[in-house]
Amino acid sequence: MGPDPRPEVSLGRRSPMATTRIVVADRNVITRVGIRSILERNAGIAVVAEATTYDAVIDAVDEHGPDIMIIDLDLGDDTTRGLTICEEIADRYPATKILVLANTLSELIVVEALRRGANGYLCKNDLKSDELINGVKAIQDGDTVLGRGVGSLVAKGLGSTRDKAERLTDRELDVIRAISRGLSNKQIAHEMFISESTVKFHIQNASKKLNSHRRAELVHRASAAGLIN
Amino acid sequence: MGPDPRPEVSLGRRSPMATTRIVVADRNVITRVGIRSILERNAGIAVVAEATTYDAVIDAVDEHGPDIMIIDLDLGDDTTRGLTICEEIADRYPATKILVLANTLSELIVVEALRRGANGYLCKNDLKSDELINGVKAIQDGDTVLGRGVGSLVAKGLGSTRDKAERLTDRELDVIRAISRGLSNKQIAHEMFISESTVKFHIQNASKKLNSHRRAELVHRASAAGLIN
DNA sequence: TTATTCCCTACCCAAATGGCTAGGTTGCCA
DNA sequence: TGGCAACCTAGCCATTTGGGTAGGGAATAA
Repeated sequence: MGPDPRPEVSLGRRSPMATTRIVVADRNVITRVGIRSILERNAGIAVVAEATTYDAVIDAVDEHGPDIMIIDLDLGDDTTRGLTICEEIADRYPATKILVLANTLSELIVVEALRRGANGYLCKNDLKSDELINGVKAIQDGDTVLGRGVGSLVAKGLGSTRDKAERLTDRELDVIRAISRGLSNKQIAHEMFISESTVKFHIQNASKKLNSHRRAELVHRASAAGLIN
Repeated sequence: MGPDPRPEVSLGRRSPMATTRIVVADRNVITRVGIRSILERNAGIAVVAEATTYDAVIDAVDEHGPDIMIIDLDLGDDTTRGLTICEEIADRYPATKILVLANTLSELIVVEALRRGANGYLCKNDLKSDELINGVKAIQDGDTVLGRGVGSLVAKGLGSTRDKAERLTDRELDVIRAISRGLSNKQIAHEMFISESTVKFHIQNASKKLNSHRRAELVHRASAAGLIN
């Protein structure tokens, strides 16, 4: 993994050498082709690899050491895996910028992604072509890019003294997923080999974190946040 | 416009007149560009218009009278609107085939879409380029196309004597949405100006339709089916 | 007309939930 | 060593819920 010696080029006017090399990770072909088409209409941007799985992203970045990785965090059934990938890439390849391209706008995911090294967060919905292109350019220039709606969401999240968007623990997620399947606390306790009290304990904690007072609301918020399949 | 004297060329086996004209409706640019790119790699297929809103679809079909309309039912906050559009197009333009390209696989939506005149239902996730192309060709040839997983889902739905996937009524949806916000039956009753009994009545009915036994599960299923925002 | 669908209401009772206090054990990091 | 986070458990009690039964009315389609 040789960190290829990149020449000092001025980014104002792009010389042919200044090609921004991009890896696109999305499980959806249509989206991958779409991103590629939009970006490559632009001289100076090249999509050098596509990935559809969590493992493939790592491989692709290992192989190409791109300038930017564009990733949809939801590459499998475990969204949190996408977050750890951000962390890993940001850690091992500081030169590779990360642009998260999400389907849904979730405060939880946004702040987590940024905290773990993402340089931008755009929402596919309502995204315009030039917003994508400009976003890529801005990130390449070292900016942090937050799409429409995302910025205010983060500001709101950061503004509140108490950080509501704490992350849920594994057990809490397990319990929420069980609830979403319609199980009662007793059933969940049995299934997870813990007492009913513990189930209630996890629910209470998760509820505080997601600011809900009813399990149905809890499920809905977790679902909207993309935390459960 | 002079009728440009096109020489008789043989493009594979397709004559130039056999171009399949397509309207693509999706709120997401990336997806629209992706679909266009994939399809237009193929001689004989042309995307003649794109639409991003429910109204724009109608206009586009009115204007172009395409062979196929490819549509993501979720073009706004009201998914059911997408279904009525299928109905309207199928009714007014019987020659225009409808291919639904959905994000999520929902039994409810699938059967409704087919019932209202859709000729195909593909799921963006896991869809391969050639599946899209072949699907378009098959539909053009008059076939009905159901993507992987979709077919068995429909078969299952049709196989069961009692049609579980009944559609929810407006009130039922209202109640479910309220539940997802964490309201109690009493609060919902107050908000909707009905009695608590009625709230429970709607919940019971919706639960039977969606085959749930707990309101949390109800919310999750409705959410997964794309019935609530 | 009759049937159907949607909407509304009431009553019952067992079970589940929410909200709380008050502990315990690990294991990890400073 | 102490603090902290995640995990586990117990008990209490008011409220909510699920799941029935048993009716109404209105509008619409057959």
